[in-house]
Amino acid sequence: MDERVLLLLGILMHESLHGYQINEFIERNLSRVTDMKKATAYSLLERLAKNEMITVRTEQEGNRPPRKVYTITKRGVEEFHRLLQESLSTAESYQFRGDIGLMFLDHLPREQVAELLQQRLEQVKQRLEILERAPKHGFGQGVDLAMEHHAFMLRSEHEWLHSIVQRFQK
Amino acid sequence: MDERVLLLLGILMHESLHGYQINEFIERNLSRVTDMKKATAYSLLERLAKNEMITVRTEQEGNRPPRKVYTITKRGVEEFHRLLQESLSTAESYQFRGDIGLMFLDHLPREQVAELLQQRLEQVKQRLEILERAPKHGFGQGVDLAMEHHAFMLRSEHEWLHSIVQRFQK
DNA sequence: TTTCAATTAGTCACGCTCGACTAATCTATC
DNA sequence: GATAGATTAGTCGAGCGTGACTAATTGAAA
Repeated sequence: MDERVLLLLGILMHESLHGYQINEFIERNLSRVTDMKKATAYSLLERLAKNEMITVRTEQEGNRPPRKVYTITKRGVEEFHRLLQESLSTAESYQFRGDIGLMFLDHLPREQVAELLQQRLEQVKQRLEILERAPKHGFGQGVDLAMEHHAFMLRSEHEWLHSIVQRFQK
Repeated sequence: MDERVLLLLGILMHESLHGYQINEFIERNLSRVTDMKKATAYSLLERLAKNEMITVRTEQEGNRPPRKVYTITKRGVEEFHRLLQESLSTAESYQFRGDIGLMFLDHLPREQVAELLQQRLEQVKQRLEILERAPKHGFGQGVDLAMEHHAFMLRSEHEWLHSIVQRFQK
């Protein structure tokens, strides 16, 4: 949850936004990096406001329904820096998708394992292709680096799956 | 949450156990693979019982407080197989620890980024050393494979962090 | 000009998760 | 035989996360 707060504060470091914009940005650009949903973002924003990490100003444009514009405060900036340093420096609790399934593969015949993992391999390959074709965001060095990391890890996953599928095929 | 259910059913595929044993097993042996807490396991077991995936028998030994022994049912075995196949075959929503932090590293001076990532690198290295020294569990091929995967991915993370630290140091 | 879909901007109830707590027994030490 | 600490076996309240829902406006077609 700390990472989610870091994300929200990080977005607001750049500029003040209303809730809808924040969520749109996340959905459109950051689906690789987080799966936080709209309702979650709104409730975190509410909590951040209560803790005075951000301020809320209600704004109305024309006849549209009123929107809440969020702006990061001094305390918020401090918290952002704290969370950022924590995030960069700690390697707590690495867990990898699918390890639980792997643990139990003895319950399935070898060929089926090979087939299922092959399916997974295919999906990873597709994601990689999309990633490598995608243009740089241009949001800054950090965002590019995060994408690089993502791609690097996906490539590792691909390599591993490939070797395991081989092993189980014959 | 599906993976947590898979884990519980998978454990019960091997033998009937009471809640405490299940939790002890998870804490002692599976901390690398899941961070599910005791209370969560108990509540999932309750739900599984309600859905007739498992049966509960209350047992009393001597004067000790009564315990609930959980046994997987036919429906539970079917569900286990369904979840297992799903887990092995899908690559939905890969996300990697720390990517959110990386996105915002432009807010910090280069040397500090290098220093923070160096700390993370050190922790990854330690985990790897522990992992590589650890004896095989002997719970079967699947468990070993899951550990192999975990180590493989950690090694990739190590490699990546190393290259990035280099890049940011000079 | 009605009408249908898309966009904008959220809210709410419900289920999941877990830290903190309870309460009994056993084991060891004094 | 008293007390302290570890082990056994859970339960509970509160907070987090989200799918489903609401409700207004705008745009475009018919």
